[in-house]
Amino acid sequence: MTEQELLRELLQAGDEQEKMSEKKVKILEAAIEMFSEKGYAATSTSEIARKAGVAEGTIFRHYKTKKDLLMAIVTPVLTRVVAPFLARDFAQKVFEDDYQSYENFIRALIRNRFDFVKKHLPMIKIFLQELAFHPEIKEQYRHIFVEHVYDKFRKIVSHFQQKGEIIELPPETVIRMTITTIVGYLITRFLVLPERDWDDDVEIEHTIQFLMHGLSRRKE
Amino acid sequence: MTEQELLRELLQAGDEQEKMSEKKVKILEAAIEMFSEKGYAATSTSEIARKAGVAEGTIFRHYKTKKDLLMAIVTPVLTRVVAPFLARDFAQKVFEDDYQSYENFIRALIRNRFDFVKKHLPMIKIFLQELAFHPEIKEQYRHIFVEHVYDKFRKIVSHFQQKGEIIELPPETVIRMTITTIVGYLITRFLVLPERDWDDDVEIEHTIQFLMHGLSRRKE
Amino acid sequence: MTEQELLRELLQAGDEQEKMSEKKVKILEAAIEMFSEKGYAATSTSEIARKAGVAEGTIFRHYKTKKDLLMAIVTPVLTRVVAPFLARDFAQKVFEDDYQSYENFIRALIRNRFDFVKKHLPMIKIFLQELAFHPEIKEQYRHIFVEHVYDKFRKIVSHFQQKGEIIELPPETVIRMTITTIVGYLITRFLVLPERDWDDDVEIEHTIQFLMHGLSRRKE
Amino acid sequence: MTEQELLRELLQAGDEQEKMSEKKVKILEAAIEMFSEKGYAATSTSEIARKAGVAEGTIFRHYKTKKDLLMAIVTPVLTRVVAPFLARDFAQKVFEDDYQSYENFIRALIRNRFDFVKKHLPMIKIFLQELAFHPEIKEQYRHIFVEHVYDKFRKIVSHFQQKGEIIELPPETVIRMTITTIVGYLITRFLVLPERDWDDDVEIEHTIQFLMHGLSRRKE
DNA sequence: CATGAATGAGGTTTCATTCAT
DNA sequence: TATGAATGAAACCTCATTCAT
Repeated sequence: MTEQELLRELLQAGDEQEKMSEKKVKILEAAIEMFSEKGYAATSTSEIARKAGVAEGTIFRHYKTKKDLLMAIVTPVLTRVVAPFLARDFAQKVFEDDYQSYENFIRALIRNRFDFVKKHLPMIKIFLQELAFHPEIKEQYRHIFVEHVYDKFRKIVSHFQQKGEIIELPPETVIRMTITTIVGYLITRFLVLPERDWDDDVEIEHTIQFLMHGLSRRKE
Repeated sequence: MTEQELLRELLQAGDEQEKMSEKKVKILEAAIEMFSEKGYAATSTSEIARKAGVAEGTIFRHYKTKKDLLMAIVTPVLTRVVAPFLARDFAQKVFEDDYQSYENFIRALIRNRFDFVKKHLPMIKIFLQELAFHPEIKEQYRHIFVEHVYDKFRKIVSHFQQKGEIIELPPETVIRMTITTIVGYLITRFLVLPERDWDDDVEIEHTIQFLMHGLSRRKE
Repeated sequence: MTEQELLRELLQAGDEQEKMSEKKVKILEAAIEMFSEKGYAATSTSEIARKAGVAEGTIFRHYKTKKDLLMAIVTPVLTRVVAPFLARDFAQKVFEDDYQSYENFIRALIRNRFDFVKKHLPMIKIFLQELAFHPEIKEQYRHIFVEHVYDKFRKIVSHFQQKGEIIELPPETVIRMTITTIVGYLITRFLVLPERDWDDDVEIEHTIQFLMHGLSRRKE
Repeated sequence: MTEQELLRELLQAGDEQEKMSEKKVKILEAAIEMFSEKGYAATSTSEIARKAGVAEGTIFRHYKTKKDLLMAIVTPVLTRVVAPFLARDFAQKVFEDDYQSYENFIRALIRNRFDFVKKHLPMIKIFLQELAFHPEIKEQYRHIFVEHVYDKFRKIVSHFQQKGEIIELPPETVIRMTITTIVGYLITRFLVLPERDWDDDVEIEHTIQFLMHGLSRRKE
């Protein structure tokens, strides 16, 4: 499947964990859990140590500062959030008609991001929270977004605008609506009302229909 | 204007400030600024005192604990975020055809919420951040939403579904898409890319068109 | 007495303590005692707090950092060590024949410094120890010495060289021998062998004789 | 030369290094550099390990504790500082007229100690600093001084007093003045103003002249 | 012998809160 | 009501030392 290929083409980050010592992994897991539950600033290193089952000093052998520990969590998320766009031949595939329509492209994208959020929810929560308070994270993210995502996304939108499939609004507006709709769904699904009984296939399909109708070229 | 009437019918919160002593207001202002910049947990009471120009102890004369100070900021937001729906005769007006269409209703809503966010951005940032970490806030909000917003909103949606204006999806899905689209716009506008040069009238209109096309009843 | 006038013309530093709160004085006293006994780096702030009878946090209300506490001790010493030379009319007096000879000048100096060291030994120990490790202290001291002491001292030496009382060596060599002899005596007296039974009047007189013979113009 | 013979007759300490493993030497060198720069208490063993290029644990294979490492540096200095006096036949030589005068004896002594300080300055700095804080070091030193130096020195002084070369002050006063003058010169030369452009031969000769005049028998 | 991960006691500093003034 | 000195618990972090490899 194309979506799976996208994921495979992700970045490093995966193998890191394999090289990590057991304690380091425990620390990371504990930190992710605590940070996502109580927030970075409200979580103490002693709490993390306790939950990880290590001495407090051990944390600082692996991460020079508490902030470093945060960054070790957040930096991979930084890229993985926009991972599909980082694949080298990503845009190319779109243009080569791998997904004959914007709808199919969106479908692939939403399914892929759904799986990602489902799998990495705590890390993503931390990322979203701390984005607001750490200018370096924001800056790194902005850099990745502008450099690797926005351009490709704009070309894809233009492509389907030229094919007459979607409306001739400014690409950034189309991008905003697309992202907003997808992210809005995922946040509602996983953060706002996670306990509700969701029929994800149906809901995703409705979301795609909503988005596509919203963006389809108006017929006179 | 209807929208203004809505606002007037808001809750307390407004007059509170008039009864407040000058120092109390200063403290509140300082706390809002600091909490929204650095986050609740990362802001110290001594910082707030310094910024407010009062002694450290004075904060605790007015607010028993730091948490109380947070709640004093967040609680009004809680209701004001969904304020339009709290007006007693709100739904009634909709049904009495004050806004002949879902589109007009949405237009009034988005304009109203736009002004609100613009005016109270820092408080809203605090609210969104801390919602994640304080179950009481979440619970209060859920309560207000379920009690006062969801029901009315569902009735409004049903109303326009019966009038044939909007698509026959489950009302909660329609609500989600509506809210998601509006909130997505406001967040992009005020939090993600506030520094961009926005033509708000145009952008709002595009957003409404997107939403209405996305939700319009499909014609065979 | 001239020596007493010198002392009176000292700098500020004296009245500071009067304005200090009781706790601040206690902290300073405790810190001086501990630093001089165990050294700055080997003394913990918790030890100081215990000895001062205050909470550890109280130290940091009065001194932002442990280093600040050190500087609060060392900075006054910095000037007081060379205090006699800081009197505005000090050199003038020497030239106006207040002390008819280099010998009398030295006698006044050594007596004055003797009293000073006796009174402030712990602070002086701290000063001497930490001078070696804190470039800022060294730099401040060098500044004071070059600016206020060396020049005056050189003029005094030249004065008595011209009067034929002391030998025509380079002034800096004469200064070195004078200081070395005085400081060597004081260090032996108060640091190396403080417990010995000293007849200070006799020892001072011997030291002066030694110095004066060592520096007297050689007769052919 | 007699002075060289003295040195040869020193104690152990010299050959130690030959038996030492390469790593042990590196550790010692690193420790000497760091201790003399930042002080014993302010230097961490991990810093030493880094500078020595060994693992943290390796230090503790060679020295049971950090204190042991300090003692390994300081103990040799302890004896070497007063080394000339430790030669078995040292005093004997003086009396047998190897140095026809106190002046020549002092000249040999000051030259010898000059070379020693020049060569081992960092170790000597450490010794001087830590002397103040470690009673065992002070006690050991006092023991060596009283046992091996003071007695010999006193006899030498008496010898030249009887020969009429130097003044009839209490020997301990003469010793103090001699040591003070020599040490005062060396400290000024190597610690206080090391960066100045010294003409050591001239300065040493002036120092000797100063000392000899200061101590010479007064002529009526 | 050498390593370096792990420890836990203890270091400096911050913080929310109290209370005498 | 307002102050700000005082508190002591707890924050982050460092350190000397140990021990399995």
